[in-house]
Amino acid sequence: MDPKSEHDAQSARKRGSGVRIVYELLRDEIIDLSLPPGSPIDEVQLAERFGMSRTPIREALVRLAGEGLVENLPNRSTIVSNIDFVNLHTFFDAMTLMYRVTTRLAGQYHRPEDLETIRKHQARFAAAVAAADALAMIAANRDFHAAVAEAGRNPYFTGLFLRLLDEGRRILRLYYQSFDDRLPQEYATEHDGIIAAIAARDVDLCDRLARAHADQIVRQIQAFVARDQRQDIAL
Amino acid sequence: MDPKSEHDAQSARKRGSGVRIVYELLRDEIIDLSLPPGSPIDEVQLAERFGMSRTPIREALVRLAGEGLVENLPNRSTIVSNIDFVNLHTFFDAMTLMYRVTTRLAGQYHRPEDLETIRKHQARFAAAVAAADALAMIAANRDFHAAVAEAGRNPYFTGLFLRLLDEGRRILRLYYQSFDDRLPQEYATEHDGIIAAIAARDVDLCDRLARAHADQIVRQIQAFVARDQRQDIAL
DNA sequence: TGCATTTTATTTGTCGACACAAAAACCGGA
DNA sequence: TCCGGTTTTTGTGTCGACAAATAAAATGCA
Repeated sequence: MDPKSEHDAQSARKRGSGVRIVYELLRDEIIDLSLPPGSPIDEVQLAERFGMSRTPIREALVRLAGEGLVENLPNRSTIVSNIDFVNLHTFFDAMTLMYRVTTRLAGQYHRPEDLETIRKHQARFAAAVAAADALAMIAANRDFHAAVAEAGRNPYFTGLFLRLLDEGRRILRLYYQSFDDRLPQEYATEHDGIIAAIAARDVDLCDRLARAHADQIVRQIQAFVARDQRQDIAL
Repeated sequence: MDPKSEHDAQSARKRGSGVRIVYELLRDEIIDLSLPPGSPIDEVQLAERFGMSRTPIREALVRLAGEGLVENLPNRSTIVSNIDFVNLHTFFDAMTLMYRVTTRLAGQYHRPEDLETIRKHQARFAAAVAAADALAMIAANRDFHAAVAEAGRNPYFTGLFLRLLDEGRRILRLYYQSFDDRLPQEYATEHDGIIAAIAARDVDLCDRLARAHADQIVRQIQAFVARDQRQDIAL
């Protein structure tokens, strides 16, 4: 894409929308690793790229820092947060608990229209699996679970879970890059089971399925990390 | 205090420290209700009060908005977030779970030095209870549980828990204002039990005690809310 | 050449000013 | 008095510029 197009597209823009645009774009680029962990973020460069002053850029960066996607070195450039492989188990713990809690609450508090939304995302997910499109699958998986969490109607849990899901996307992204996009079919059928459990309002079943789903994902990532470390040693 | 003193104190100040000062002060004022929910926050007024430009003020406000302590009405002044009494149960759910999880993890992962810190905060808490100082008690209670969470060493849980504890301080503050600072002695002994369970690394006991502690607090706040609503109806 | 020190360059943190949007005040007619 | 539209006021969103701090380059000395 012409680097100037973004500039021109922004030249006539509603007051207050600039921050959101920059925030969302940086966020996406961090999550899909087009901005790799540790890479520095230059404010003036971004300002030129978007055709705006540094002020809204800085505000977007402050927001991203608040979510932990970006780290601010005082008087020095802010950098994309690193993935902490050493303390990955804390991530797994939090992820597993949030999977369980949000699914349980969805079983308790969901309304009919929630199921529609959830099923829509599951359809997108199944399509991505069928097409062997790892990236679309990762994104749809995130949206599926985000929709489940929304149906649970607890903003505190949803907030943390969304953060974890996004952080998980960065890790999964890494995972599927190095494993040549081998896609585990189990995910799709597991999702169907979760939907059925939510629809039946069977809270205990929701909990068990969510836990199994989380364990499945955690095991796969752990296998990846272990393999990756072995390769490091081999070098 | 002389309104000019803050200005003067800041007039020679290290680059980059301004945001932190404003952030922490606003945060404290929001939590202890000296800035009541719904009250507007004027940027120029704050800028004059602190003797700095609006830029660092705005950055502090963006951070506070990220933590949900403040709400940003586009093109209109940002206001202190309201306490949502209707969905208070979602807060209780999250609070209870975080009490349990962080205490469990503290039982699992704490180191000897963690216990020292925890006991120090508990001493402060006991002193506040003895002195019938509700405000000091609320603050020490928060620090006690924050220290327990730190000992659990899961930043995701700790992050959410700290947010909940601060939000809880706002609610508790309201509670003790209207109940003439009647202090439940149970809290102090409950804390001692939790410390013992952590030190013994008895995870199940940690869970049970944390749950009981959370239930205790939730019941008290619920009683307060119920009573408050009855008064509203009476009017 | 190798190291310590000074100088330059780069990038952030802060400022004051202006443009814009929404709310509040105003006003004239019924 | 009340109501619709107009003007003023208030306070945010954005900008360009400058100052401070750090890193990189250059310089001097042994």
